[in-house]
Amino acid sequence: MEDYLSQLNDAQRLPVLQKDGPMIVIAGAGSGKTRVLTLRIAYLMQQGVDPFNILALTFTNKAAREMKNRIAEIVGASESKNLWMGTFHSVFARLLRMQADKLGYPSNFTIYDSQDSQRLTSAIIKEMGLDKDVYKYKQIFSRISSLKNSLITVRAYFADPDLQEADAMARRPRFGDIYKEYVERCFKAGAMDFDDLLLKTNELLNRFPDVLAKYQHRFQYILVDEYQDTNHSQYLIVKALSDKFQNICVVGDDAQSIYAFRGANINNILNFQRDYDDVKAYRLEQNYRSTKNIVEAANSIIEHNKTKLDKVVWTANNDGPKIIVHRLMSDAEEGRFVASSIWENKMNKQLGNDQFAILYRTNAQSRAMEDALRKRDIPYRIYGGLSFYQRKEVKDVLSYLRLIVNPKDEEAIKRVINYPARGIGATTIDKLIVAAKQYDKSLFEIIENIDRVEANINGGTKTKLRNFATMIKSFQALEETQNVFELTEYVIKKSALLTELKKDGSQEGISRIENIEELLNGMRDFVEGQQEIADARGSLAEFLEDVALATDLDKDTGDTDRVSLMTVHLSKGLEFPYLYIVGMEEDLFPSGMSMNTREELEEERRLFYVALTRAEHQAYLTYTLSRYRWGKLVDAEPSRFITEIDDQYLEYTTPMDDYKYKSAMTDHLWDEPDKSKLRQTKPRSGTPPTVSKPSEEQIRKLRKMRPVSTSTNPAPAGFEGDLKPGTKVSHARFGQGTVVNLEGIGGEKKAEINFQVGGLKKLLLRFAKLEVVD
DNA sequence: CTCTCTCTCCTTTTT
DNA sequence: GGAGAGAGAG
Repeated sequence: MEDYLSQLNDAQRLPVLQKDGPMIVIAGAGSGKTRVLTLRIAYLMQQGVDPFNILALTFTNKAAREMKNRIAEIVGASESKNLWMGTFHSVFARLLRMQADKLGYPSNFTIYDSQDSQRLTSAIIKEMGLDKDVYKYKQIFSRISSLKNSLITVRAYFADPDLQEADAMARRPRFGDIYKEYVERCFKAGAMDFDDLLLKTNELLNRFPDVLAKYQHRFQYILVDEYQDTNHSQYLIVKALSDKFQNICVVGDDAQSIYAFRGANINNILNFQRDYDDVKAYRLEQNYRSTKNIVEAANSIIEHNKTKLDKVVWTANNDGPKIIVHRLMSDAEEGRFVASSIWENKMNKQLGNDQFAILYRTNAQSRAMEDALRKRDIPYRIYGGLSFYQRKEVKDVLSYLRLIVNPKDEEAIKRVINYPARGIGATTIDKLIVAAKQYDKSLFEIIENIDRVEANINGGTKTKLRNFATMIKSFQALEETQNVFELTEYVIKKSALLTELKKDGSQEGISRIENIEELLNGMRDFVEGQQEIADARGSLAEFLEDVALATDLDKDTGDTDRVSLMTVHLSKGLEFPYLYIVGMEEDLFPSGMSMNTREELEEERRLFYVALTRAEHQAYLTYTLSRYRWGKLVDAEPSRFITEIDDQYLEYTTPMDDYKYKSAMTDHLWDEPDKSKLRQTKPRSGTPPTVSKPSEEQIRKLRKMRPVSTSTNPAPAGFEGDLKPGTKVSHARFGQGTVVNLEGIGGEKKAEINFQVGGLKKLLLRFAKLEVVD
């Protein structure tokens, strides 16, 4: 332990060694925050604190796991395994399961993910006969979610005329009724959504003083990581639990608060010192991660924000290379630039793929990057986006499993009752929902008792319903003896799910089956992993809980030598030697939807700060003059954030101030499509097109340009030249096929293509990225 | 009830 | 450019 402490600098050592009392650690990016947290926990244990009495809340499960491993290295695994460490959601889900009966929930309650929640909201709006264009389910659910995060229950909502007035003004007077119905339906389904995990924990601690006392006593030392991202609900939980001993240590960085959109309240960290008596405040300001250029560039960005704590991040590291700013014509070209730059860096400096990351503001931007990396045979891994467990086919399988654990789960039942088709259609389901409401029972209970309830369902359908219930019950019986893997294999066969998927021979169909195989593999790993833990059963319920609260970042795959692709949000806490931040454009980063208020814009700026501070050695910023959004080519201009960085830290490898020419360029592309050839498989290198004569200043900058060759052949705008019936082409998704027919002119030109797998399809040429097969 | 075609929305970020 | 829901025909 002494060894470990000696590795800390003075600023880091103080918070580690302060055993008791409330404390806040303001930790700048890359300042060794995780190290402080880890060593603090280890130190507490060494001072005789029972790990059983320590609660550590982190932002991701992965962070928790890593911290736990590092603590195990210091104090030994047998000591560290009793630590309560995890995300708010997973820790309190666990706590709620133990106390569920107090709140009237079954301990095997389902956790609804946001998709489940939104589907339920949508169904309720429809059942209530409301106009779906006025009551948009996403907006409605998002309002429900933020009410819950502010601890405004249905009752509190109806007690507050102002809230109702606000909804009436927004022409949604029935919002309260939807909220009420939503909450009741979740309860009846034995389900909690993400927000409930926090809301119900608060309810539990408020309503049952003995429970509160128990956990206050248990969690004598509480540590919270990323405190700047906690919402009101989380804040209150922490406050309640720490109230007795006040041994609370929160760590965070106001400059990295990026989750206000989901209810995080930056005031939690700004006002921490008012909430407890005698708060000790510490600052970690020395950055060990990045070069001087990067640290100071990041500082110059955050200077533009008004709302912030005083803090100066500095580093003793080398200056390092300047941040490269590069302009490209289109998103496809941006991808090719990034891919070839990575490739060159790899070659010149003998680096592994894992030294690189590409960050973007929105998931939709990943496609152009993927295409380019694939063409260069650079292995990559995408984090986030539509998570694996949210894919349709995976969720269908999981829904069967959820029904085994909790047959009341309404969203699961609606998903699978007629998939694969077994003659139970929408009309029947509607009748069941009406009956469920009438008898105040769950859907499954109605189905089980279909002969005894009045539901106006005919005999044939009743038989189908009985068969469905019997099938689910037979799965339940099997759960007693089989492990998750065996059970799931059985379920997908018996439910005819696998047969259904095998009917679809298209590429998508095949990849769906592959995904299910991957799910099964994951289950096998889970079962094997559980066998090592003595008291764990490898039960289905545990698996589902893991899945419900897992993020993509948590999934470890064996092959790590890959370029990482992710949104800026997901990158928080990570670091990469070479970093590409793409799509640095107005309306994209900052997002066009976050430019209305100063608060929103400041959050975007913090987001950019987070992005840039991920870089250890070299950062690249790219922007384009036009990109595809919603399938349409739109003009773009460079992000204000680029110009907010002090110029001395930047190196422009393309001229910066001539983007006004973009419209001329793109118009030109549309008027005179390049008829010469289809895009070749391998991008060719060439000189970047010069848009205007560069100024002296620009020439100076261009001279300093690093040898980054870009493949900048303008993307072909049309294909009419070479395509004719009989031409063999290849499509990224549909594979190979033969052109059968052509129709339309100009941008509206379509080709009818007979694909070997998937058959005849009509594609708009300006979208379909076709390649001619020789 | 099922299948297929059309329409809409999507693209801000996620536990 | 695509997914998913909804409408309409069989």
